[in-house]
Amino acid sequence: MGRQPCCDKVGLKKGPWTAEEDKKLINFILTNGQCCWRAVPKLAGLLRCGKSCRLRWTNYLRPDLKRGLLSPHEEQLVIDLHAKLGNRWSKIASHLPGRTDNEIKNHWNTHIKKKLRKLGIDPLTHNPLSTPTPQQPQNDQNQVPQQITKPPSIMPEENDHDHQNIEEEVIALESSNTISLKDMTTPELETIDFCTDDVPLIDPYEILVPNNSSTTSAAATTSSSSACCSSSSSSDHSSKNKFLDQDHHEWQFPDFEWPGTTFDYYNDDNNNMGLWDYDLSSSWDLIIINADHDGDSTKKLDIVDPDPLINYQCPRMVFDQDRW
DNA sequence: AACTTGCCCAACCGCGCGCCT
DNA sequence: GAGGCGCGCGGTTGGGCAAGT
Repeated sequence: MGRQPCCDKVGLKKGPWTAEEDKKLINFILTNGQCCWRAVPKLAGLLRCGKSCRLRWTNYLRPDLKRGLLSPHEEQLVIDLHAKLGNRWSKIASHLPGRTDNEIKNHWNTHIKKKLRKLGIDPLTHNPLSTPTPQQPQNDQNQVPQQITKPPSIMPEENDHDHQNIEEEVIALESSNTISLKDMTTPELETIDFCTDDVPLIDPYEILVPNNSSTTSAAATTSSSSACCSSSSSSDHSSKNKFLDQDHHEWQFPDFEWPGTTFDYYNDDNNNMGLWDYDLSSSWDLIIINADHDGDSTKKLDIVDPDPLINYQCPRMVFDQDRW
């Protein structure tokens, strides 16, 4: 249809985002839940295209993002899902809470591909590497690979039983709807071995909200009753929304409650977060429990000066980079 | 110390899809 | 049905950094 590239406009900035731009974008999202990406740069005072803003938010600024390398189990999950779905990174990402399609795609290209090749497995087809025959041409890049009986494993200790667990995990992921924060700490889920060495498990009462510790449990209660981001693994429960500051103090970021009934990471058809249908400021104030000075944990904090909000609500951004 | 190479990942680009008029 | 528009997705790029020479 011959569309003009959205960033063709003269004067639009490209390249790495600055702290100032991040701040503007976050401020805008905090105070304007209802908007469209195209309007964001204009309204937020950014010299970026809407696409760039969306990308920045979804891939980097979103508060529910997990950082760091994928755990071996996450990698295995990616491999299993790739065997089923092919290069549908967004679909794969929807099965890994806190991970973005970009992140998974990058990880696949830089790590997993090599690992599989080392193991003699074709990362495209998930079949053993062999020279292509005329009858058996190499799969097209976009072609969904044939489902093979047993997707390759990169887990050195994995046996059939382990693999079955992964399969069950995927099925569970796909069928699960919501798991409350309370559910996340059930012993059953704790037994799932899912990079627990990376992040220790926490109980709801341990959820940290910066500042006022007396209201922390109230925050946890609030979030556990309303938190709805489903998760299939113990590490997800424990590491998601948890951040370390420069002094290695842990900061916990409670889950969002997304619009509609409940937000479901694992529903393939519902994996966009419906961000713009939702007033973020109304959910973020769950975090700002420390605004409560008279025991009312549900009291809301007026959003007057967004800077302190950012400092509280986006600890990852605050501490993830020196510039914050 | 200077240079080269390779790796990683944030960001960009172009296309396809769905919705609307 | 055609065309315009916005958004999301997947592929690619390029800059920064670390390791190697």
